[in-house]
Amino acid sequence: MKVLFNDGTVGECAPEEAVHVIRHSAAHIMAQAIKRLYPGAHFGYGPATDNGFYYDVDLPEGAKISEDDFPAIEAEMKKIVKENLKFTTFELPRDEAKALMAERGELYKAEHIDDLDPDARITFFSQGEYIDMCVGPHITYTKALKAFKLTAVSGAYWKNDAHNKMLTRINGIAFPSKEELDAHLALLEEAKKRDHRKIGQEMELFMFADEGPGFPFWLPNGMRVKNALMDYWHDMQDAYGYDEVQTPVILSRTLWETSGHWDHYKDNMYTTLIDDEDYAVKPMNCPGACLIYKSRPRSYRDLPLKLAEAGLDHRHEMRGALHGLFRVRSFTQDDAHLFVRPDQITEFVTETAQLITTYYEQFGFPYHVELSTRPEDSMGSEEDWEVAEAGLKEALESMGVDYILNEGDGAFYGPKIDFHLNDCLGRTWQCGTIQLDFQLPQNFELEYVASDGSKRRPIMIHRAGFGSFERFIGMLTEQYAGKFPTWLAPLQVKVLPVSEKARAYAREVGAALRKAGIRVKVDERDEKIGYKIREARGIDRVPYMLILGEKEAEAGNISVRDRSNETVQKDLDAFIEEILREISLREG
RNA sequence: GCUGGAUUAGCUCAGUUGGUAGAGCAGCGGUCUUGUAAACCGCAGGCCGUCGGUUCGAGUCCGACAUCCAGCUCCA
Repeated sequence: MKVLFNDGTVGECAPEEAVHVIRHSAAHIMAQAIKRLYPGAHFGYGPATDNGFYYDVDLPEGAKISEDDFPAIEAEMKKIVKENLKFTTFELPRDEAKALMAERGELYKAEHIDDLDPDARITFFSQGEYIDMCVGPHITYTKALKAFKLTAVSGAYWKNDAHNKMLTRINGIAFPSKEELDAHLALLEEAKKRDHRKIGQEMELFMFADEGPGFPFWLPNGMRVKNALMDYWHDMQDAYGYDEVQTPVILSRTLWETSGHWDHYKDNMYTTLIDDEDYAVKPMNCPGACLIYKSRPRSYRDLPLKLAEAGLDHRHEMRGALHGLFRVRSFTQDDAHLFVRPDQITEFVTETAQLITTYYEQFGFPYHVELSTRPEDSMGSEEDWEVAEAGLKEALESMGVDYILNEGDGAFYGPKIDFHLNDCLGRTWQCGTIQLDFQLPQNFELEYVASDGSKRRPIMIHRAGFGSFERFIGMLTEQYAGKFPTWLAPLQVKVLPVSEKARAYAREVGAALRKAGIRVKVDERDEKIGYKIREARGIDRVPYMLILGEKEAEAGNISVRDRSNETVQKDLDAFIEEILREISLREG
């Protein structure tokens, strides 16, 4: 495809780049259409995104755009495409560029010029009457925009800063062809079926009530999944040599003052009075772990001390941020705190990162990693930070893990590695985290006796792999579309008698499975076998159905139908042995 | 918290210009005794999210609040 670069030349670009150019140009054409329909509108940023584009618009006083207005905007965009306007480009010196934008009322664009590199060329693209400050490249004629659709309207702060004015963000999708657009829409529809909130309701995994927004209720089926995951977690903590602890959910104000949370995190903490003293429900488990560390003298020989805790935390998240199981106000972190000597940082960050990536491999999650380094306003010595950052980097590099470097984005108390997973619609959620902490050991005056008898300060490594059981089970639900591997499935086998005549035999088989420790249910209803299968497949999403009729009862065997919908005759004992092996190996 | 939208039966949704609510599935009761993705008949089920306002009259119009959805901000 031919594209127009900002030096005025026209050239070919690679197909994968072309899609991006089309999407970015769609943003310009949408802005032009909006400007025609709402002459007082002005614009913020309008980039291409993964599947489309958006533009942030400052609408004239009193005007608003809702989804009802999309048809009119799309129609105007189509008109612009039909007009087949030519894209042109020009460059202006900084002052003139600013003057041009100011003159056109584009104050956000003018402001943006101040943020640009002083040596940067300021270039513009225009099609018809519309002019936009932009580095391009763009399509050469508006007719190259063949398939697009506006999808959503929302608010977004100028420069993503909550102190700034909120603009109206209009999102669209765009593809090189109508077929690709339709395919994408179909894919989206499919993806929505995996949504853990929908599946969670269908499978009765969890629920929410108006009486407790953001506080999940685990229903019997969800509890089964949670317990199975918890068993896996316990096994992994044992395998990695952690000691498991549990710290209290409510602790006194003095503790949170020592940790610094009372001053810095108070808006997110639930507080209560006990005997007229202030207490807080823990939003994190670290201060409790510090008290355990401090409960007796520690030697350098004791380190690392690795304390794991399935810690029940409560945080007053803003209600607009709540999102199914992904963002709740009450959750159980798969937390751990490692108290280490400075010379142990690399070794145990590596071990921790290995543990976390083992989880993701177990479930087949793609993930990406971010490393955040020292921010401007931080505590701890230059030397500590260097050692800590080097330790994190070394750990990632020794494992061959690719990562995004977020310079200056670490916590004030230490650098961190975050692991992010994608949900069914491609939104990313932080699950795993490894954070080094200089602050809490200092605040709590943690010490160990070194080999020379001197008192030294340990470094604390906070880590979580699932992030929280809630978030992770949400992820697992979407990953498997509810079809959990047998070891995690709330219901592992459903026994379906073909008719009343096979009921006794079905009960017998069900009892044998239950005795073997398998999660089983016998569907004794007077329904046709097709009906029972439909429900077992579509709602229960059960790994194995045993279809038992008079044939099986007479032969003393079973018909097993698995998720591939193949049915085979088996001996019950052989099946029990197979499924128990599958469960114990945690396959799938 | 912010911007926009939604809220009708357990679930998924209809409900015309304002005239006191409907369907399918699920549930319950019957009939059928069932062989691999929905048998048939009947019954019951609603403070139309909550509160207030406009109106002779509100599921419908207006306002506040609550919850949910998309996004922003923030975060596991």
